[in-house]
Amino acid sequence: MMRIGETAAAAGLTAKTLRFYEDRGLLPVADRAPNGYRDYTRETVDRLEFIRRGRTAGLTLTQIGGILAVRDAGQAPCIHVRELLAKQLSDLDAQIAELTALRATVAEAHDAAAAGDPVRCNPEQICSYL
Amino acid sequence: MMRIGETAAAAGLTAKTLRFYEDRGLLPVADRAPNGYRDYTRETVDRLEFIRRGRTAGLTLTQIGGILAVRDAGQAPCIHVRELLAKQLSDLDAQIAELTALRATVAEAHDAAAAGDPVRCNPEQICSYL
DNA sequence: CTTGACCTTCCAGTTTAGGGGAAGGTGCAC
DNA sequence: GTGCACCTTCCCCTAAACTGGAAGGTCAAG
Repeated sequence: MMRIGETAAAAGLTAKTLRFYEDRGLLPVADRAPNGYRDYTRETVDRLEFIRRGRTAGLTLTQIGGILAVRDAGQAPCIHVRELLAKQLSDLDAQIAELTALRATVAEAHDAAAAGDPVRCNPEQICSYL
Repeated sequence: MMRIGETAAAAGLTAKTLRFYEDRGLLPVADRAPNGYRDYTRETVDRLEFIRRGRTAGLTLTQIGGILAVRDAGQAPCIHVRELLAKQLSDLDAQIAELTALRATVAEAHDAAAAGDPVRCNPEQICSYL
């Protein structure tokens, strides 16, 4: 009842993306209209919106696919979702910590460069600020 | 006087990486020994260490290549380095801000899931926590 | 004379989430 | 009958920084 472009637009995606998701197993293989066009329902839009929320939370398509597989197997995936969110939280904390440490390193180098002793700009070496 | 493996080891890299850097223009095309082996000097190790410091600061190979090109043209690249470091700082701040915002979103979803009203684990829907 | 550790080149693949575009079918309006 | 928007499959491309592996050359030791 819904063609691919309409469905994609309803979920804020492109037709290309829907075919890609089908390919990756995030969407079940679509039914076809007599003319060969993929045929979707409202449920697909819900599913796409779920995928989009997952992406917004920084989950990978593989992780989202895992959630959907649990749900497609007939189980409530909430426990699984909770675990994924917990892992995502700790991953984010680790990433933030890493970037913060990197920022401190870079800030130190930058401060040295900004305090710029021109003598240190020595053609004999590459750059003493780095 | 130094073969590729030795040079790579001295800089904490692999021979593959040195060939790759040569290919990308970060290392000048190497001299060759009579048998066709690449031949490096101490200077190469210094250059590789400079590249490594740049990577440690989160600079891309392209940015580092830019610094080296300035220096190879006979100029002191310190001003250029200072600019790159400033840009890197603001990029890092933006990234950290983005990840921090994402963390807040995920934490919210996770808290809702942890406070877990089991009724919300409804087979009719995908998962109300996401 | 062969083993083994080096070295050479070149080609291909890794990861993520799609995008670009060709060649061709469908279906409605003018 | 033709223009137009839409759909189909197919294959290649992107960024980043390498890594793996195949096929073959070099050289010192045993």
